[in-house]
Amino acid sequence: MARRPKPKDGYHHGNLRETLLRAAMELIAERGAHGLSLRECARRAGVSHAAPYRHFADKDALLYAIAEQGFEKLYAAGVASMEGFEDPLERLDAYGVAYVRFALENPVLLRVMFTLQFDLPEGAKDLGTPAFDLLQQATAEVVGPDVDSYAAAFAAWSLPHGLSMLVLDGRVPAELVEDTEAVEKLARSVYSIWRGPLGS
Amino acid sequence: MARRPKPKDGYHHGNLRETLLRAAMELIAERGAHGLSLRECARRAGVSHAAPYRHFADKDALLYAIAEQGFEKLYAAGVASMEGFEDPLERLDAYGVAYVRFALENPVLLRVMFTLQFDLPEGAKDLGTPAFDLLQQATAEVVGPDVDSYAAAFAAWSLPHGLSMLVLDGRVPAELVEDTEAVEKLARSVYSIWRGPLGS
DNA sequence: TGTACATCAGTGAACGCGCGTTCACTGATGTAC
DNA sequence: TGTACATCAGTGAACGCGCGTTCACTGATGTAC
Repeated sequence: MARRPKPKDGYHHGNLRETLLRAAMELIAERGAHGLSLRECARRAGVSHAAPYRHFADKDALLYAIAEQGFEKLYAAGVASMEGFEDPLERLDAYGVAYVRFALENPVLLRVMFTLQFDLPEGAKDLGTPAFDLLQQATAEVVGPDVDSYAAAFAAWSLPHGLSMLVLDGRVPAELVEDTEAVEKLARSVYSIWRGPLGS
Repeated sequence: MARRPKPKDGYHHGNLRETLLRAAMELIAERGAHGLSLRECARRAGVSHAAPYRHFADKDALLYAIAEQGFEKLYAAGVASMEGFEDPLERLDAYGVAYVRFALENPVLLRVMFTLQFDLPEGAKDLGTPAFDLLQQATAEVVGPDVDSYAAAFAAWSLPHGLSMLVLDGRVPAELVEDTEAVEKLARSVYSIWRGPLGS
């Protein structure tokens, strides 16, 4: 079978941009956020160290591109998580559980999206807006029109975000987080504790 | 008035260790966690770049010392915050509000304590234990003996930790966080939303 | 189909830089007698 | 009080390193005729 190069494979390398993004995420996963270097990305992509500059203006531009992917994926995960639920409370909790699962499955994305500070390319808008709007809307349907949904959204955001960060930073015992199932269970239990004994 | 050097001022520099720690925190505050370098710390302390090695085995040892200070301060803030409250719920919320205030006032400490990953010196124990125990105890008094206080403590931790991280990462609008008073108000509102409309 | 040209992804050398860490040293401070 | 010695905080040169970025280039691919 002759290999017919796909159109996307285009020029010399074929999809170097995507390869570099993946290499960058790998690198961050291995060495932490500090460990990222364009030269090492290029090395892993099997390309000279100057090649990345054909695809990214500089290091920060690469980070921005990762964050962009991350927020898109998070938004999609949020939308998907709520599908099929009618009850506002169930929808909100489903979003929260999906958020924590997303964090476990995409630790590098979360790091780049939130923790890492880098210069935005000019004219860049806030990447997190769609996901936040989705959360705010879901929150509004729970708290009703008498509560400021903006403030309530930050409250609703804090819980899954905090749990996610604790998981990412290794503050939650490994056995509670060993796989997707375990972390979902943990997240559900956190929600039910806040809906019960802690929410009084 | 003759300056009588305090005993602590000891040798040549006088308290170089503390000076280096403060310089390191300054540096991280200015340049982010990446920006820390022992050489720059030494420069700021007005000392040769090899001098820090008289006080810290390596860079990670300096970070560990910062984290140590951070967890001690957080524990102290937690204890202080609950003083004078009898009601378990009030005590727990006071801890949470103090946690968020601590984050606003000591962003660098929180970063080093949680986000930054570095090699621990040999024989190091988990620095966060006392603060977690305090939280777990406060949580247990709220949820009672029928709920696993360990799981409940993670739930109780997630909320203030998440809000803190969102604040630190610039995800909360600046006007909600412009000073200690504002962030305390925000934290209280987050708690009351979870105790009310969100906690259903 | 064939040729001339334009485009532009990837190359490799070079720049200047700051870093962590080691080492033999110096000189101020502390201590034993 | 004075002297000899030990300690050890801070020095300055040196090591080897990887980094981000620039630049003139090359050569494969795409396109106009």
